[in-house]
Amino acid sequence: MYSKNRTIDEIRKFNRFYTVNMGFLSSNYFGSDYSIAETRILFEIMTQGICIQSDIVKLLHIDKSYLSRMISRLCKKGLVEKRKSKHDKRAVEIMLTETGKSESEKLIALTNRRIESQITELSSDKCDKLCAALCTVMTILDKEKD
Amino acid sequence: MYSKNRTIDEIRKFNRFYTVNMGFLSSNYFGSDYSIAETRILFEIMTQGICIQSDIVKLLHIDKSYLSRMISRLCKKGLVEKRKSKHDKRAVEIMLTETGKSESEKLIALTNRRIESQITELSSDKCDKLCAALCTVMTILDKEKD
DNA sequence: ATAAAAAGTTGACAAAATCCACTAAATGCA
DNA sequence: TGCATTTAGTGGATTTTGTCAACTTTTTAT
Repeated sequence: MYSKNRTIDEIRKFNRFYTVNMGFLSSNYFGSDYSIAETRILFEIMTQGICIQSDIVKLLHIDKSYLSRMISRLCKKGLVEKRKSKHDKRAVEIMLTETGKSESEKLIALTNRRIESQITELSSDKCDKLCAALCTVMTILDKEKD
Repeated sequence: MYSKNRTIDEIRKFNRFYTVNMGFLSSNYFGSDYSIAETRILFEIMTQGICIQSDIVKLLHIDKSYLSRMISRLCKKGLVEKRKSKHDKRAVEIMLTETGKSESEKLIALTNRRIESQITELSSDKCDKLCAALCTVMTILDKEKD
């Protein structure tokens, strides 16, 4: 089918463009003290509020042992707190500490500045078009919609 | 400025969506024997034909020593061939071997199937909209345009 | 002519990620 | 109710990935 193949090519082209453009290939998340994965984990915990590790595993599709270690590390750094779940004694509830919250905020601010520097010269018209396009992509590709 | 901040938020949201959706976070490029980086390198050499390492470094923004080792590895696997450049005696020309070409083709076919499985249920109308949106994003964000 | 820059290689590491086996608790089901 | 299966998490061992700096050789620029 023609449009399918064209779409696949377009997605591959986009992936190539986007991984380089956003710097996902060289993965030191630009100067910040946190890796992409750490950043994502912090962000997810922040938006979830209180959650358990397997929530994050499902959300981010990462290895559970990897996450376990990551969480321990974030605990040691004082950004995350663990406690036994009452409902499920296997599970460990995790949440951000106050330090964790403020660090996450800083981290977000940092990425914001980085992104801002990539779009400084865009007119507000182009910004609107970009937002609309990104939104379209997400809506069309989102699996968990219905 | 309002539209800038909204745009930044939208890009961040998109990044979160896209890294998970495309599986860039758990980086074993889905069953294939090659990592994302290797895949990208093979693809670039294929599209460049004959090139030198620093071309790839510039294209993908990766560390030159990392690439150097990567290339050596791909040579050992028989996918890439090196030879001294005539014009520039510092440089090493690199190109795909026949095996390298066919492996790259297979690799592309594999990613294509993976992507296809993500868009099977899309109508051709949605495909068109998706392509247009991706294209818009690239056009607006592309730095090396002018 | 000579200093600076560019291409690539190598060593030494550090960080990231995976695989596997294991414990303990919860769930399914017959 | 009892037993098998699944789920949540941990820790060991290892591999893969990526970084940094030092060094050689060649080219470029002034």
